[in-house]
Amino acid sequence: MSLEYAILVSLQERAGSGYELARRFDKSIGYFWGASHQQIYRSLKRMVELGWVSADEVAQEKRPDKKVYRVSDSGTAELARWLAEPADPPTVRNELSVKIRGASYGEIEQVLAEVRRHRTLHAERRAVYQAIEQRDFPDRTRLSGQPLHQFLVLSGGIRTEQSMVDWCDEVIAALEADAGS
Amino acid sequence: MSLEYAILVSLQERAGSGYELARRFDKSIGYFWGASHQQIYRSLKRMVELGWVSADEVAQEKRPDKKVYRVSDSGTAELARWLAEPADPPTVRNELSVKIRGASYGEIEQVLAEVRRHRTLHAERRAVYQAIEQRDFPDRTRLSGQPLHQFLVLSGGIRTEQSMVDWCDEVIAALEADAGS
DNA sequence: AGCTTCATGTAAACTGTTACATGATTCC
DNA sequence: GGAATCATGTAACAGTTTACATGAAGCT
Repeated sequence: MSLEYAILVSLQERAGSGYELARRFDKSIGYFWGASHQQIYRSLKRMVELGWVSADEVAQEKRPDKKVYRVSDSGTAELARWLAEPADPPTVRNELSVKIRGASYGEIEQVLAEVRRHRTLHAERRAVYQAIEQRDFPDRTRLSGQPLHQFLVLSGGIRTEQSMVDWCDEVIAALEADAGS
Repeated sequence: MSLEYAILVSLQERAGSGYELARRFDKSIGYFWGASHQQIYRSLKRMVELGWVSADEVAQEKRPDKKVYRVSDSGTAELARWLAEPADPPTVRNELSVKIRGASYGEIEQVLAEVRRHRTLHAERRAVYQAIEQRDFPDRTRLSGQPLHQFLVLSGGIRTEQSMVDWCDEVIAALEADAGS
């Protein structure tokens, strides 16, 4: 159900169409909650039924019509209720770890190649987040309220990616040394 | 489908019953792949149908009968095939981040309380992993092969939890300072 | 002529969670 | 007498992924 709440937060920041929301989930919101356009359209439908959002049909020139969604009073209340509710961290599920743990039942070189590939992917994501940090929060000492919250989430993303890069480096070094001896 | 492969790795290390596997997913394997007993029984059934594992019925005294599963040749081959296959990192989905990003639409104190609770949970997990590290890998410099791979996965778990603890500390300090000003 | 962007959806397959269900033994 | 452990499953529901589906405008 969390996708609904991620959408509520995003629509609370700015009203928008399903398509626009899907774009946001490819970018800014994507670094803490990923979702495809199919999921978003389905969730919006449910949220309209629940009365959490209202949809205004907007006709556009030279573009297809779009429905602009905004959060209703009941949606605002529901978001506040959910924010106060505790939720445990999700179950750990790391496919790369399964492959490393099982490396001796396959070709270690191929697992190593996969770890190197992940190292690159995580370093790229970290670079993207750091670019956003530099662009949007140049003076991070005097942040307050909503911009502070946005910064803190971004900082978590950078920490997570950095931690993955460090771990991949440790794994690569250890497997290379083990293969060479 | 990854659960099947996590089970193959675990059964490759040692044959066992569904119940025993569920215990392992509560402990050692649990720190990189979580699964409930329901999922495990369902997967084992599928894996028998696929011919990846075979089940031997074992009668026990003063205990219910159990089925001991072991990996077949076809399962061994399938695991090796999967290990060589690339797989992208999973979609990021961090519920706590959604709550922090949306904090200004609810009671910040309650979100802060939730961050503090998560800080404790992650620190506890980290302590559990570090205890396993001290117990099972006292001399981590001379590890090789399977024990090395096990150590590297454990090290990833410690890094992840440490990174979450650090992030929670950053968030707590920032939100406290912002509330106090 | 073909690719990208805008714009919205449906449907099937797969994966994961929660609740229900049973029954014996062992420990306190 | 009651809780925990051993041992195995089914069923309903919720959520996610992948594939299919349509159609116009603008750019190269």
